[in-house]
Amino acid sequence: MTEPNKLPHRGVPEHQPAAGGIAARARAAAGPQYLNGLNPEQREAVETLDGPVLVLAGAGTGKTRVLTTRIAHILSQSRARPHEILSVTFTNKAAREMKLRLGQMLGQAVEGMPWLGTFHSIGGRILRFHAELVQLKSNFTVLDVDDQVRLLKQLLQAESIDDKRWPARMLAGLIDGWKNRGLAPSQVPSGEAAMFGNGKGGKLYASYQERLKILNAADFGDLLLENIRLFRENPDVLRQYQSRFKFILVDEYQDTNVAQYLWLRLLSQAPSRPGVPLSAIIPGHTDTPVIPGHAEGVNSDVQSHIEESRSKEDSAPDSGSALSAHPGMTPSQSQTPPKNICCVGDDDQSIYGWRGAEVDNILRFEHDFPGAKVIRLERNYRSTGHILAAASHLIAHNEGRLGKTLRTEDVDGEKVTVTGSWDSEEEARAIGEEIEELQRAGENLNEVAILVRASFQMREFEDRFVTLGLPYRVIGGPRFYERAEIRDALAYLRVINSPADDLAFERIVNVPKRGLGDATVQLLHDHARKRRIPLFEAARAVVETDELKPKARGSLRDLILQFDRWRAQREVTAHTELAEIVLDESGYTEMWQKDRSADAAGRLDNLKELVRSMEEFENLQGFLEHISLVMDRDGGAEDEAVSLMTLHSAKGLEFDNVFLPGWEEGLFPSQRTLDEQGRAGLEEERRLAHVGLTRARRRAKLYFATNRRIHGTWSTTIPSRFLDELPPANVEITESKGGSGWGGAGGYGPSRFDNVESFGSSYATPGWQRAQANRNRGQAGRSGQARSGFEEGQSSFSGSRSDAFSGGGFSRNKRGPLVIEGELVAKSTGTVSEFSLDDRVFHQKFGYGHVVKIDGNKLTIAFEKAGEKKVVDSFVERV
DNA sequence: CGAACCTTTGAGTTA
DNA sequence: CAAAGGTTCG
Repeated sequence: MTEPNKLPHRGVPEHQPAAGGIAARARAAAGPQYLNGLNPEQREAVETLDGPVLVLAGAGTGKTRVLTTRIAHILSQSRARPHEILSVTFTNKAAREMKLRLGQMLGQAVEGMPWLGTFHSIGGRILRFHAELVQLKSNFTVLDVDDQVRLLKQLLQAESIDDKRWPARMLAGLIDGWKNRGLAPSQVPSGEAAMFGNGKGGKLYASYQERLKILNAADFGDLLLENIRLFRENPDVLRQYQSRFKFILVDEYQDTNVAQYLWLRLLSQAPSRPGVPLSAIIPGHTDTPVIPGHAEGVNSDVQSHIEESRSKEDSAPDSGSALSAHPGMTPSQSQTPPKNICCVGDDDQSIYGWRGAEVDNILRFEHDFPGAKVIRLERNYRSTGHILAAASHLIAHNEGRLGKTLRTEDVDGEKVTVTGSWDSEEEARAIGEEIEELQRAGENLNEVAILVRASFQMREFEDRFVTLGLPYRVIGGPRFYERAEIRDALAYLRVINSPADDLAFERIVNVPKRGLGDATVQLLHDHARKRRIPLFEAARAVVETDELKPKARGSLRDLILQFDRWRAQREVTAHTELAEIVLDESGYTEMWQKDRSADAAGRLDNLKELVRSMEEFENLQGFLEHISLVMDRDGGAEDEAVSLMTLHSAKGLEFDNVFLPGWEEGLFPSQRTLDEQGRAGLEEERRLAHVGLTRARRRAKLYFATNRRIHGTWSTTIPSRFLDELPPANVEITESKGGSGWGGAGGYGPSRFDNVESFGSSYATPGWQRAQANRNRGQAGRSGQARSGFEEGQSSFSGSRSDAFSGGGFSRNKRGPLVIEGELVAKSTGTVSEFSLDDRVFHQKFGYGHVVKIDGNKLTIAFEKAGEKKVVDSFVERV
């Protein structure tokens, strides 16, 4: 890992190498030149350096510019050095963009901003520095969803919970939700914890966390949650970061969840004096777990850990001492808490509620950070008048918002268009034609985007564009590192890097096929669990015995030998080369070469790309640490092409021409969101619509289809209520170019929009009523459930979710002995009894026999029926 | 053990 | 309709 804190010099403290260079250059190049061109509000947001600042930046008001300029300003004023600024974003894309712009502004690449990154990457980095304090090693693995689910499945099995009724994915979702809310296993409200697996939810969460420690692994949520625990349990460590970060900047603040909020809260306090209970600085946030006074009770055990970690830190020196000598620097100690935190966000663009984001965080900012300065950016520099008016009018239907009025000095431009088509196919055809028309008119295809609500909508466009020969690219989609071949390849490397990585081992043990199927893996598991050793070691032991059939035994032994060889080669071979060797010798590459399916070639390309991307890292270890956090899909965006993506992934982007298909009840707003989150869900969908519209600079075109295929069957749909909510003056209703169309204007009339003041009256819109009528046909049962969830609104847990859990009427506790069984299992794994010669034993497969030879945990047994066999001790019991 | 075939279920957005 | 899971047969 790089050493962010390393001060580059001794002598002249200020204007020198890397770190000083940026500041100096900014000063020289700038002479507040970088402030030119900012409007007064933007300028205020940049120049208000002291104290908490909330910048409410509507769409297209220059948010990123403010953030980057602010950093440049801090540096040029010598208020902090690059490594003393914590700047967090949500996506790698946003982080990259900021680095890029900062580089342009300061005239060089920003090497010295080690703490500019996503919440997860920064959290992960801090965690690696102090891993041992949270029972991890610094080379811990970040699990992907697959690994997570696989692990949970095992736990469910161990608890004898039917994974049909209680799917592992569901549990993964629950745990994720808890982590997003900053809840450790002990802090989950017991009611919630009990809802899964006949009351075992909480227990499962706890044992999941335990397993993660054993596997030396963390999931995405842990990158923050464990960070918070680290800070709470180790005030010294927290203090160290509090004094390091002189300035904190947060992008997209409206998307922060409780965990991220807590994390920011902890870091944004001025370094507390030792002995001050941390609970004093953590306000009672909704859902915030009560923090017991951890700080006072630091025991000597922990204390010594702290000493250890400190001495480690010293080798990568902390800024502390050098810093106070830095002229012109405000001594951090004299600042009153909370310190210089600047959050930028837009409550109207909060679209990640389902992921745990709390719009509340932004709405409560002034309360959380007393004395905060709130600056509104309301001048929109992006969209034309009509588009902006439509977007503003639409979002005005939301109640829970801080309220901003976006203005533009741009011309009115073209009206927003609404087009109805017969079905989704025709919709795609119509959009295709319009895009070709734009192209003929000289528009650049890079300035054309299609934004859909759900990814399954994309397919129709892809089909259409392929037949038209229209170049397009899909943005977002499955990320590079999520693809099976990449994860397989990474799993090989993970096993090489850390033999104890059971999840990785399990993933590739039979990929490509080696004749090591479920039976073998199960055997390894049994042994590993009984002996409390990693699978790989278990394999090593089992191979020495006759437990497996010769065929399986042979190929397992080969596999182990291969790994041993690769590990040895690691010392003398470049990591990229090693990767190639591994992929080749394991037969993995060959497996895809033989594969004749359409995407095999692409997968091979991806593997090449993976190896190429390894070059950027110094060694295998460094590569593996970062890969899961950093890798994006290939950026290759050279050629002119239409962009196709979901509304969610469009946030932060802009295009001259934006096509918004699928504005139908049930799809957009999504019925499921409405069912699950009621009114709050509807408002979030509306914000999504607002995001969609405000992506457009010059043309925004909306579409709805009357018929759409859902679950493979065609069903009739109703225009979205959001269409009713648009201001008629800025909207033009057009005929579908596809011809056979829908009359459109007949059922759908924008003239009705003005009776939709509040949510309640939205029920009165024609769209809603029609949707209701529509829903009754076909699926009567569902509609009832939908309604009730909808009306109950906010209370997400008592409402729809409990339905999901209790659905099917299975509240009965099955079989009492389960618990006992669990204890028994736990006990039997505890102590491993040694055998003596001549002990009479029983083996599941071979029957009765007696011990004739002992070699560590390998026994040779003369079986009465099966003859003499070598077995592992954990598979026999004394009788 | 694995390939081929059959059944069932399900399609929402993501670091 | 498609993918994922389950079952059967070689």
